[in-house]
Amino acid sequence: MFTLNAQSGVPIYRQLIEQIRRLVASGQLKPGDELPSVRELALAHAVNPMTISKAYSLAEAEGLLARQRGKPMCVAEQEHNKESKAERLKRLRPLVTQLINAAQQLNLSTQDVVSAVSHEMEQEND
Amino acid sequence: MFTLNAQSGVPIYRQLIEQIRRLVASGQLKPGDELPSVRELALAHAVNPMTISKAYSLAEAEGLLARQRGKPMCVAEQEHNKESKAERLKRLRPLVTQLINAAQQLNLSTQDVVSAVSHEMEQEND
Amino acid sequence: MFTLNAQSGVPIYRQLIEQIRRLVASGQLKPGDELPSVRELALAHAVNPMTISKAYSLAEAEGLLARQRGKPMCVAEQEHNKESKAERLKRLRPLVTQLINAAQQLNLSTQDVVSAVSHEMEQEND
Amino acid sequence: MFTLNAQSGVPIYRQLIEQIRRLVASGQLKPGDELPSVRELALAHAVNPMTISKAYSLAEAEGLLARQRGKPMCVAEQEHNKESKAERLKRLRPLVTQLINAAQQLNLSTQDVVSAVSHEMEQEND
DNA sequence: GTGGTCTAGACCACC
DNA sequence: GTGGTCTAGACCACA
Repeated sequence: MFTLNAQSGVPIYRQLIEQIRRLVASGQLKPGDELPSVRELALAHAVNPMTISKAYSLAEAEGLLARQRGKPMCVAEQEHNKESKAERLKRLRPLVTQLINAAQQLNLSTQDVVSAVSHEMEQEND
Repeated sequence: MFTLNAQSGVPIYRQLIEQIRRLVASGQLKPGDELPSVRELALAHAVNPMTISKAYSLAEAEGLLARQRGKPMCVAEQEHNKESKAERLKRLRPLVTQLINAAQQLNLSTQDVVSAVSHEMEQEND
Repeated sequence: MFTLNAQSGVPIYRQLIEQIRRLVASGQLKPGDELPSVRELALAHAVNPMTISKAYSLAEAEGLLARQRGKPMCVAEQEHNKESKAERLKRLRPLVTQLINAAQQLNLSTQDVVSAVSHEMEQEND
Repeated sequence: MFTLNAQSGVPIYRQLIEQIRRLVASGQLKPGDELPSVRELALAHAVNPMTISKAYSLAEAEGLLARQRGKPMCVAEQEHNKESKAERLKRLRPLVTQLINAAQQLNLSTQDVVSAVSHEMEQEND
């Protein structure tokens, strides 16, 4: 469900929040859906539970998640949880920009990048 | 020449090293080429000179750059500086993967991503 | 554990790295052994923590030390950490050469130097 | 005559001054003796002439050397230029201490060090 | 002018 | 508690 990378330099809890935002924005996490427990997620990704807990707490402060006593956290019931395609594309842009910057520094053409992306996506969809 | 983003979570000096690696790999920086001075780069990106200096030093430790006393650092004269297209595509992969993960979490299709990428690249090339 | 000399002209962080190399080479620091914390060492030697940190980071880049999140750095589990006596004598050579150069410039005889060295070592071993 | 090492971390001009001090202390440079010209020395050691010049100037300020218009610098005529053996041994001590510290960190015995030193000195004397 | 080293002190991420 | 990153600013070595 989540992809955490300890080497990337980006704090783990931020990676987690960002991914929760995306799943909520796309409707893959709907209001009321339960998230994995802190312990479960920590174990699965070999990460300290406090790190997961911090991400959940910040996501709660942001109005993304809601705490339910004695039960796992769930997606908050709120306005415009699910976003339009345009909004979701906007969320993707920073990553696109980053990719393109790298491609230019690597002297790769649009064609190279597009084929790398589409090829990789096909694989993932298997 | 370089794109530094203080918000990205990735340390600035690491962003810089990574971009130097790419420019060397693509031959856009050739052995002997001089890099911008520490102060110049620091000023241009509103960053502390030590941060730039740290990146340069680590790039030197890595064999990427060479120090010339009293002169700006330059690209090291060394083995396979310039890399094949395959190698450069390999360097791009982590970013592609990251993009695709995000796209899937945002429930965007291959077509959405590819068109976002190619559209953005066209703009950059203007 | 370490002998740092701010007056020697050799940067402190380099002195530290060199001494770590020696202790690892001789097996006095074994893989897994923890090093003093940055703050502790900085305090003990009246040096800025960043200076120690820089040494540790470079030693890590060199594969000598390993980082453990939230815990002190430790000696890396790696290839030929411990070195043969011949290798260790090779590490000593630059210092021997330096000493001998000085001795010759001071017009001191082999006997003078040898007795100075052995006398000093006896004292240290007390 | 001089041994300069650009890698050692110790500033070149300091290395030079220290070596002049030693040669004067041992009487290998006597009052009135001329030193190599700045240009000559700079060329021989592939060093910037200003660096040599700085060393000479500081040695002059220290009363070690004297400038003679239009001629190379020479050793100053002064009190106790030449030093007793005890004094010269004292100048050697820091290097001895440094060597011994390294030897202990390398887990080498007095015997190892002494034999390395005497062996090396024999070679030099050939 | 260049880069290098160090300091003092702030804030962050993770255990 | 650990190390990591960054800043602002000083001083040094070298061309």
